[in-house]
Amino acid sequence: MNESFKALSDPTRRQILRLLREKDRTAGEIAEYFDMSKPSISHHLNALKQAKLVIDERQGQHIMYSLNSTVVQEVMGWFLELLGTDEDDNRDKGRDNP
Amino acid sequence: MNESFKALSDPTRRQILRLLREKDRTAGEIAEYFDMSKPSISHHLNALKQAKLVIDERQGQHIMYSLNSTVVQEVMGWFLELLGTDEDDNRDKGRDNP
DNA sequence: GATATAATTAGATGATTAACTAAATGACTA
DNA sequence: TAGTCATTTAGTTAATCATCTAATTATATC
Repeated sequence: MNESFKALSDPTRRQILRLLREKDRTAGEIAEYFDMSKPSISHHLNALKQAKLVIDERQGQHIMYSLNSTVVQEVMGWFLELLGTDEDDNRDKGRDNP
Repeated sequence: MNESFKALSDPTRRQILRLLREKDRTAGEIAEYFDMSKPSISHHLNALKQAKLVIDERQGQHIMYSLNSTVVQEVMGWFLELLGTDEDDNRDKGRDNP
């Protein structure tokens, strides 16, 4: 979970996620959208992959990246909790402060 | 928005948000929950404040911190967009899977 | 005013990170 | 198998970041 948030903290990586939301793309296609070297994009893709926010699959010469909606949903679950939109509301019943 | 994600990328800061979700707390109260110097906590609180994720208000000698749900919701909006749970769905007519 | 408490700001340091170039790997095609 | 395209890995560098201690600001009380 920490890795997910770390991955999301970079604007380039968030832009990559938005690109992948439209459709699956290869590393090369993704790199075209940025004014940055391909190795740098590869590094960002790896960060997203470590965080399980994207899935990669080799297709012959290319490597296809796609969004992993499951994990995105998990991260969103954290936010929902933060807003009290969850079962979470009965957790501070017996709670007293230190 | 970038600042919000940066702020969320640190586990200490996310923990602080969870503490504030329960109730408003002073900087000192928050610091008690962590094995970390008060200046460090102050630094984290400032990051959250810059990101507008929390609001601070002086109450006499203390400074009270509280969660800014509005901005948390904005960030969540970003996620919803990413999952296509939004009005966003008429933007990519030619998509192939549901 | 003097002093105590709450919290922040300043300045320093070690760790992490994002970016680059150059080199390596993997896979297709002649 | 040589050549080429796609992508990643290695190694480096500069910037950012989390943390600390020490000093400062702000408020309350005596």
